[in-house]
Amino acid sequence: MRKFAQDWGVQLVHVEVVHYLNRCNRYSDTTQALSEYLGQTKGSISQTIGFLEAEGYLKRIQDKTDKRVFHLHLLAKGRSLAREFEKLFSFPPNFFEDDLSLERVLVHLQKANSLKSFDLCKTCRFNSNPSGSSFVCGLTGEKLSHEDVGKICREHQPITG
Amino acid sequence: MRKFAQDWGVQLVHVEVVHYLNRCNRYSDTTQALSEYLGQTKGSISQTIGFLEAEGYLKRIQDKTDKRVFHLHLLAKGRSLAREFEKLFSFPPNFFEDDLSLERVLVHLQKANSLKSFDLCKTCRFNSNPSGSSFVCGLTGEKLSHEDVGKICREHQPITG
DNA sequence: TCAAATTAGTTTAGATTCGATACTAATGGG
DNA sequence: CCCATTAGTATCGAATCTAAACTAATTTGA
Repeated sequence: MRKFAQDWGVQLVHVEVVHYLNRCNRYSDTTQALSEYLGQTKGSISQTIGFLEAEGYLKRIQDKTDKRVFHLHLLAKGRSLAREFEKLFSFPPNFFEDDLSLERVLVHLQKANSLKSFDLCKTCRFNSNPSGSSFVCGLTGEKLSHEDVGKICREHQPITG
Repeated sequence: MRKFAQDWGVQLVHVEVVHYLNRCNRYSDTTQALSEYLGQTKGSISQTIGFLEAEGYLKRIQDKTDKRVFHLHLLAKGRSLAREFEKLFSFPPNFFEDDLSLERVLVHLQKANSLKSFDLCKTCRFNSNPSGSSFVCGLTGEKLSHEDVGKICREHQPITG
């Protein structure tokens, strides 16, 4: 992955940021969420975002209702990097199932994230499917598309709790 | 992995260095080898090593025959970090076999490493087993123990080539 | 309702990493 | 012995990173 970052003329952390933004939902595409996801301070992430914006990988878009929040939107260059990265470093959906080592990793990450799981929306206990055809988030009350529930959410909590 | 590094109060690169040193052989535990493995300049690695030495993770040991070379020897603190890391992030030996995605990753890494494979000694074309009981490296002419051939070597070249 | 607490994000300073380059020292080849 | 190569360090400038102080917007709660 370091070599991949080097090919693009960026640091490893930049690749991780872009890769994350390409997979997270609209509640999770902010500086604060990235700070929690990567375990780095907000200030550090803020500067990293500044670099990525200056290099044309993404742009900041102010939230319409909460003016403190800026959503980080990938531009073509950013999506291109993410696509290349995922082509090389992604695994098939069921690749990791039924393995004890992965279990250990996940348990540790869960602890390291202070019990934040940063997992897919569709596996979250707040996600309900009342009408049978559309999803709703129990936290925000918003309706969610099929594409929405396939993304990473910072508010994720496992169903079994 | 970033969270793990944070728990130890170090950067990700330090974890990678210690993890590598815990798995490489005596031809590969040097600043130069690390520079090639991580794809960073020698100067950068030199400073990183300086930090790890000051923090008590490792010590430099001058080579007896080639006085330019300094072997990087993990101390108790370094071995402890490596052990914890491997407990969390290692997979069973056969976990990755027979998968096309991994094939793509390896091919890319091979290219990114300028065709240096940094693989296990026992899978190297220079490794021979003339007596049937002990291994010999065709490059250095040295006898190798069973433990030796299970380590990473910077001079590694695949058997089929 | 309104002051206090919380949250999102930026800025700053100091330590560290990083790349590029120049440098010292040791080795090896002709 | 000269010269090229190799291992490693030193230095500079740019960038990352943490910690802390800061602004601004939102939420809390008495």
